[in-house]
Amino acid sequence: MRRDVFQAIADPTRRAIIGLIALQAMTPNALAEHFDTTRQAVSKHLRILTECQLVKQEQAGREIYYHFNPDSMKEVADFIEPFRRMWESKFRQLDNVLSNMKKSKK
Amino acid sequence: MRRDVFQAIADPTRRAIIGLIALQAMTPNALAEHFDTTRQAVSKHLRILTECQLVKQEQAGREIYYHFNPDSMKEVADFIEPFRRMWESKFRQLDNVLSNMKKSKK
DNA sequence: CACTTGCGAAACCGATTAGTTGCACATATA
DNA sequence: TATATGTGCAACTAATCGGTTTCGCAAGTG
Repeated sequence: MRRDVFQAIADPTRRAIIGLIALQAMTPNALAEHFDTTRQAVSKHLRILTECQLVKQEQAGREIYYHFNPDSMKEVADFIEPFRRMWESKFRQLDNVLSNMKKSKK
Repeated sequence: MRRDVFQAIADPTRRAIIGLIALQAMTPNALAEHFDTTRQAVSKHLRILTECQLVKQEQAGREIYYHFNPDSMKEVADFIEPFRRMWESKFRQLDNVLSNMKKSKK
């Protein structure tokens, strides 16, 4: 199933999972200890993260290590990029000047 | 009401609205023409975007112009930033080397 | 072999979501 | 003033979400 990355990172628990896994690959059980939920709930989050390829599995016996895969995060970065310069202060100030000019023209 | 930015940008229609508004401030009616939904549906999206301050209103008579406010987008940028270098190829290659070293050690 | 451990899948549940229709209200306009 | 226009809000609905409990199964372990 194809899943939207933006929807995947909308959930705070999933963002926390990403934060943990990015540091070190972990099993579902190890992950679940960091949250106040069942292992099955974490497993469902991991499935969603896997579906949009933010995470990949590495089987090791009966354990499954989940690795973070940053590639899919590019999509989010690409979305934000056009807005980046807008919040950098020097440009913001220019924006304000233009905005005020437009208002006084009305 | 306080609203999560990540949840706000999870919806593709809202991302499209942001894309349009970022180019030029628009009224709900003008926005609705770009989508296959009712004006009221767009209005609800605008309310959610306003609640997390991704958008601000400018009253002009009976019309309301919605402006894009990039500041809240910083939160998303901050979340992504730690992962940025991970997908830049030179670092990826180093990661792969380390990953293979770890595997052969097992 | 019996037993434990690690995991995903299925079924269920309350809450939330994105959409609709219908309405009320303020602002322009004839 | 009567009418048209631009808007937000409320009520409703089908679908989805995030969680739980229960189960089945494969992989280790005594």
